[in-house]
Amino acid sequence: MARVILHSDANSFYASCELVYRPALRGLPMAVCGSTEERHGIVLTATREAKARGVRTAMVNWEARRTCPELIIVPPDYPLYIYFSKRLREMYDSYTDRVEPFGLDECWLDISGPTTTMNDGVRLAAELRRRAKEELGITLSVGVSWNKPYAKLGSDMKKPDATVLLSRDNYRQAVFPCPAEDMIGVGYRTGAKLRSRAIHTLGDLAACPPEYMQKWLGKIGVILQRYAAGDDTSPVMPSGMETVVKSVGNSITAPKDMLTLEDVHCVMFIVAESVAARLREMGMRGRCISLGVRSADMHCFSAQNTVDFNTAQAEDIVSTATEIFTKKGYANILPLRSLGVSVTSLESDKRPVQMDLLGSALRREKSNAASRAVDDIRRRFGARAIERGIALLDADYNAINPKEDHVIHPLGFLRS
DNA sequence: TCTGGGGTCCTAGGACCC
DNA sequence: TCTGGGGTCCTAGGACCC
Repeated sequence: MARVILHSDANSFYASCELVYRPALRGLPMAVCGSTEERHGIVLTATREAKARGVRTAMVNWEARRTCPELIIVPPDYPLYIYFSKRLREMYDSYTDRVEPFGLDECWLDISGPTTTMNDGVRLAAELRRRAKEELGITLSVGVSWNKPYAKLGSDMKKPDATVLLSRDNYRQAVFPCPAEDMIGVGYRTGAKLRSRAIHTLGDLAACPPEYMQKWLGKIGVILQRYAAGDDTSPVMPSGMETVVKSVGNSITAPKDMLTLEDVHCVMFIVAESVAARLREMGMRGRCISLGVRSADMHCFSAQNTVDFNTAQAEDIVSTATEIFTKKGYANILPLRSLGVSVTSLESDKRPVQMDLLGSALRREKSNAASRAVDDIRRRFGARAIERGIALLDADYNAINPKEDHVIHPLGFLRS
C-alpha cells in the first residue's frame, strides 16, 4: 500500500478572489495594489523568494498608506472567499473522499491505494492545477509526498502554479538543506530555540535524537524531529469528518481606546452579542467564558471562569466577563486598546438541560427564546434593525460589527 | 501614528477527590 | 491521624497555524 499525499495551496487566494493586495498578509483589510508594486517596493505575496531576497513583506496599513498615499483600502469579502474555497473543495472531493482542509485555501488529499504511485500524485497535481486555472482562474501550488508535513512543505517550496515532489529518493537533497523554520510547527520562537543549539536546517533537526528532543522541548520536540525526518503517519481526515469546533470567540481592537468602565462595558456587550449569536447559529452553548484584554501599551492579559450552566446568551457572557474584569483588577490597566471574549467547553444545544429548584434554568430557556427572536429579526431586516440601548451610547463603538466584519465562518459550513 | 482576528494544542501548577 | 499516589478538572500562559 503506497501512501501518496498531496497538499494543495491556492496561491494568493484572497488576492485571486479580488485582485487586491493584502498588506502584511496577516488578515488585515486589503488594499488594491495596481501598479504600486514596483514603484514602492511592496510585494504581492510573502513568497520564499521574496523572503530570501530580504524584501519587506510585512507592512501594516498606516505604513502602507504612508509609503503609497494613493493606495485604496478595500475591505475583505468573506462570502467570496467562501465561494472559491467551496468550489476548490468540490473539485478535490471529486478525486478522493479523503480531503482535509487547512484554513480556507489549503487542503491535504490522500490518494493512497494498492497500486498508486508517486507519479499518480504528480499527474493529479497537474490536473488540479489545470482545472483550478481554467475553471476558477486560480493557481495552485501542490506538494506531493508520502506524508503530510512533507506534502505541505512541498506546496510551500515553489509558488505560484507549481508541483513539487518530495519522494523517498530525493527528500534528503530537497528537504534537509531547508531552514528548520520551513517546517510546519516551527514558528518564530521555536526557530530561535533550535538555532540556539546549532539546529539550523531540517537535516539538523531530523538528525536529533528523539530522547534529546523530548527532554528539551517535550512532546512537540519529538513531533518536530519526526516531521523533519519524514517520519509521520498521521491520517488525512475523511471528508465530512471535520473536527468539532471547540471554542467560539470574537475580539476587537476598538476604533478608539477604551478609557472608562462604561466604554469597556459597551464594547464587551457588542463583542459578547456577536459570540452569543454565532453560538446560537451553530447550535452550541458553553460554560467556560474567557476575557482577554490588551492595554494601550500593548500588554495582554486573559483569564477565564467556568460557570455551572451552559449558555449562548450575551447577558451571561457579559456578566461573567465583568466578574473576571473586576476580580483581576483590569480597571488598573485602563485605557484598553483591545478586548475579546470567547466561550469554550461547548456542547450541543440539543442536549437536555437539567432543571433546578430556583428556576434559573427555566429563565435561561425563556431568555434564549427571546434571543432567537432577535436573531430572526436581524436576519430578516439587518443587523441594525434591533439594537441594545448600551450600544447606542457611543457611535464609534456602535459602528463595530464583529459578526459581519471579522468572522470567517468555520470550514464545516462549506459542506452545507 | 500605529502595531489583526479566529482558532488549536500543549504545559505546568494547583485543587480536589478517592 | 497522617502520608502518598493517581486521576480529573481548572487555570493562565505560550506557541503555532491561516
